[in-house]
Amino acid sequence: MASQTEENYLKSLFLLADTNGEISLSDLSKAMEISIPTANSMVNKLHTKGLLKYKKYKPLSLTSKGKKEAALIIRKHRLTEIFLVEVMGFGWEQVHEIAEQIEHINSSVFFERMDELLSFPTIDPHGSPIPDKNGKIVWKSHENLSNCKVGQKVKLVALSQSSDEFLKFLNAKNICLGMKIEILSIEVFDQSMLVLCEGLRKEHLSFIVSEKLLVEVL
Amino acid sequence: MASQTEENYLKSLFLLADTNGEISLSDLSKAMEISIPTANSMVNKLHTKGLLKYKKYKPLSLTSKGKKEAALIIRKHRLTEIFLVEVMGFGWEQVHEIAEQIEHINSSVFFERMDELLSFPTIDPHGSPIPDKNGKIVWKSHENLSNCKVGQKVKLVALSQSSDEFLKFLNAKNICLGMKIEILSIEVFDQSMLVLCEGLRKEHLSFIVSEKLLVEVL
DNA sequence: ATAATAAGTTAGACTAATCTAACATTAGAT
DNA sequence: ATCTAATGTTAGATTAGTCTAACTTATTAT
Repeated sequence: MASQTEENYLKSLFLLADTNGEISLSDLSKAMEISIPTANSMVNKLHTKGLLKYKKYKPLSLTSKGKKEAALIIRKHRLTEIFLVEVMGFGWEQVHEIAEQIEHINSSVFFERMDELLSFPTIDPHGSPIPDKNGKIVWKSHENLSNCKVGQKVKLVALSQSSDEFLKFLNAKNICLGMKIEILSIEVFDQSMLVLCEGLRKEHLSFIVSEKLLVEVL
Repeated sequence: MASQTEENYLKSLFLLADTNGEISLSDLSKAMEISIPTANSMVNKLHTKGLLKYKKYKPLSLTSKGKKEAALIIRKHRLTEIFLVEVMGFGWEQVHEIAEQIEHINSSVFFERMDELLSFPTIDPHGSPIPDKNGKIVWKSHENLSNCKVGQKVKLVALSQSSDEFLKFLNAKNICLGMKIEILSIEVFDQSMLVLCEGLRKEHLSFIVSEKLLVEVL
């Protein structure tokens, strides 16, 4: 059984690989907020355990065993997040920190019961996919709102970033997943958008915001 | 903030003191399943932190600060147990192991939300009292069923022991907290009892069992 | 092409939590 | 009262996870 620390490294490696494919040691050390030598020694350990492909001075990548372990931790994290929102009534900006701890709970019945109570959800409160019991993830490729054209009607389905500040910003603007949005106009100068939310409210969204909103074109 | 390990020692010390008043090092090491020298070094640490009263070769006792910290961990444990039973649908024999891990989650909102969802419970699924937010416990002194007399009608309110095996035994006999019991007869030879459960079923209870059942005389 | 910079590795030290072996103190039995 | 057995303490080693400092390899810019 991997220690809590090892689990955090695996998760980090998985999420880094997700965007980059290959992972550098310095990226890992930044993501984990630890020194490079510490990351290096953990890399050696994970390699010895057969969880990580590694050659000296070469970029890192998880083995399929490593990927599976990582995905199962992420599964626990995301299941927890949705449980916290749906069952316990937390806001989507409150759940990350708690899930960061509960993901390390060692109890299959606990997470199976959660899964069942939530009717086997496939996405978390931020629109990220929940890996299945075998660690398989179904990746849906979503469109960035920032790539959409004037006149398009879209549905907000996920976020490409879920920092506390961003979630609070969306809360303040009453923007949530599932919401239908129509693009009224796009400012050429800064690519900011004027959008119509759910056919009622008009909102201005800067490029910084629209590029973090993932949508499904209707 | 106390480490998870320290929290486990505090909890153990609290529960040992509960029965004995003063605690010996060897009791602590048995309860924690660690060597005596390891217990000794942790005792020194907790003493340095002002959580434990300690003089060389003398018995141990928690300071009021130590008692409060311990009670708050036990609060998290027992709240979790009742949450697991009431909200998640686990059996009372399944919850200890999970609560043993969740009690270390560091998040006041999480446990406050639990408390609220459960309408501020005061006893856990095994009848043990839940310390309040300040670490105060209201101790109700219950009667042992084994001390009751023939003809008495009592209500089962708590267990003095909650091992897995005992809980499964009670499940098999359909005995649960809140149940009303009438004592029909007591065998002089082995003090086993014949009781009437909820006015319907007759059950034989050995002394081993009846001394672990805590009741309120009606 | 090579020097400078970035990235990665090795060595050595530290802390927390654990152990065993050796030693010290206390308490109980006669 | 004192010796033995039980209990507690100290010393020293180990493992996991962390660090800094010193060194090595790879990459990039001119």
